[in-house]
Amino acid sequence: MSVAIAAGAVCAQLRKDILAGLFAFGGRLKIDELAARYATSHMPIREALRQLQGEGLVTVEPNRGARVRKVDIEFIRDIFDLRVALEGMLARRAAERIDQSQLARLSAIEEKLEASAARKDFTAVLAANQAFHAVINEAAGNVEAIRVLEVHWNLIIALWGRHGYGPDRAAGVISDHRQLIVALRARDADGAVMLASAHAVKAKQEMLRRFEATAGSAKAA
Amino acid sequence: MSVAIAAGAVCAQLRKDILAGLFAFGGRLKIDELAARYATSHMPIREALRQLQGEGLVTVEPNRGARVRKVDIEFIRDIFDLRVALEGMLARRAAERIDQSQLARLSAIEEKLEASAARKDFTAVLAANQAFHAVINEAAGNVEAIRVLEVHWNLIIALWGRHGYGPDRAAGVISDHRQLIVALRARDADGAVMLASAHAVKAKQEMLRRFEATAGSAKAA
DNA sequence: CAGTGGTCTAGACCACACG
DNA sequence: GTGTGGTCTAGACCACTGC
Repeated sequence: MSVAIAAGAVCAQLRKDILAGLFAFGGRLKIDELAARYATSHMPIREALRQLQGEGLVTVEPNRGARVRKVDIEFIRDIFDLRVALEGMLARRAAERIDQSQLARLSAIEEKLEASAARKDFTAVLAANQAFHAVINEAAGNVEAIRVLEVHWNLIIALWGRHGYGPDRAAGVISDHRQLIVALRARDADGAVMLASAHAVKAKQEMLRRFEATAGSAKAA
Repeated sequence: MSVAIAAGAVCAQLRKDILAGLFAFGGRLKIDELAARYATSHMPIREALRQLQGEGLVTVEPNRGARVRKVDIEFIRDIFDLRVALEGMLARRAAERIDQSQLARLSAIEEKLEASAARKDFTAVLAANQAFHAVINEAAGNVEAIRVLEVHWNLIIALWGRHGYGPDRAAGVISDHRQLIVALRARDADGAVMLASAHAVKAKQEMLRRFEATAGSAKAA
């Protein structure tokens, strides 16, 4: 046996399943159903739901049950504004603290990202993109901000997956990244802030455009 | 009877008790103990702890139990940097959207704050300060950012309570607030960002100074 | 190889929605 | 009412710690 800590495992798996689109945004999360799916009893499920509620991925109404967070256009605007603010701040700290090894990793990841883009493997591009930002966050070293941002990053990746992440978007990302690396290497904090913020603003605009285009088909199921 | 939803009540009360200093930062949270204190059984306590974990106030190690989040100088720097970034962003959105009624409430709160400061009632000043920022957040209307900020605000207030919030700090707050109101009224978004950010940076510096001064007496118990 | 304390299961209880 | 489904209690089980 020894699955060890059912609640933690359920939480991780459920988070993954929600982001993978297995449960629709705004959709009901029934305890019995989840208990059957994850082969456990009620309480570990409840714990997982509570934790995800704390993270903001799930909403729970007393005596009414849990739902996956509803995603509408205001929510998207909100989390992207949040991302713009946080990534600017993280870029500043990264510029002040980044070391050679991190710069090297950043360049390596960027090369992989560009190769994947050339291959039109946009799932790989998304993954490399996340890795790129993870290195910057690591260099910034603000654990608390990263904790906050992580939840939203995962959501944003899920949204790109649902609404399409194509060549046009990838091209913009690549030039932004290259310039950001230059700024970080030069320890140009103000430049890094501007570049990172602009990068996030572009992502926001792009996402809003796509979400509006796909509007109506908000159900994922 | 009918306490209705033990888990939710426990969560709220425990949060309050932690922030009130009833449990030391970094201190152990034993389930049996909490169950006795809040007159309930294990599971509602566990749920509350999970939710607070999601919010970042509590850390849980599998099979090792829960602790109140450790507060050290890096953590303080981190959450204040986060606050600087978020309040700047919120101030921009507030400048773009604030209405007359909100501006009026802002001025009213500020008058109360100044009166309390004159009376040297610094608990009231802290409360009014929170109300002031609450109106700005409401005007900004970024629910997600506010959700994130709220947890940290509560922590920050708790820290001011522990490390002293005195006349010198209050004086700076007052002039900052007045200028911020002017910028918001004029819909000067860039100005509001600068003022709000600088305001938060000052708070950060002040808090770091006090925390370092009180260092060593990190235990609250 | 106990003791402490965290984790899970099973099942009863109860709130709310519907016919 | 009846049914669905959320919530809680009691107690067994099990992982780690220290004698």
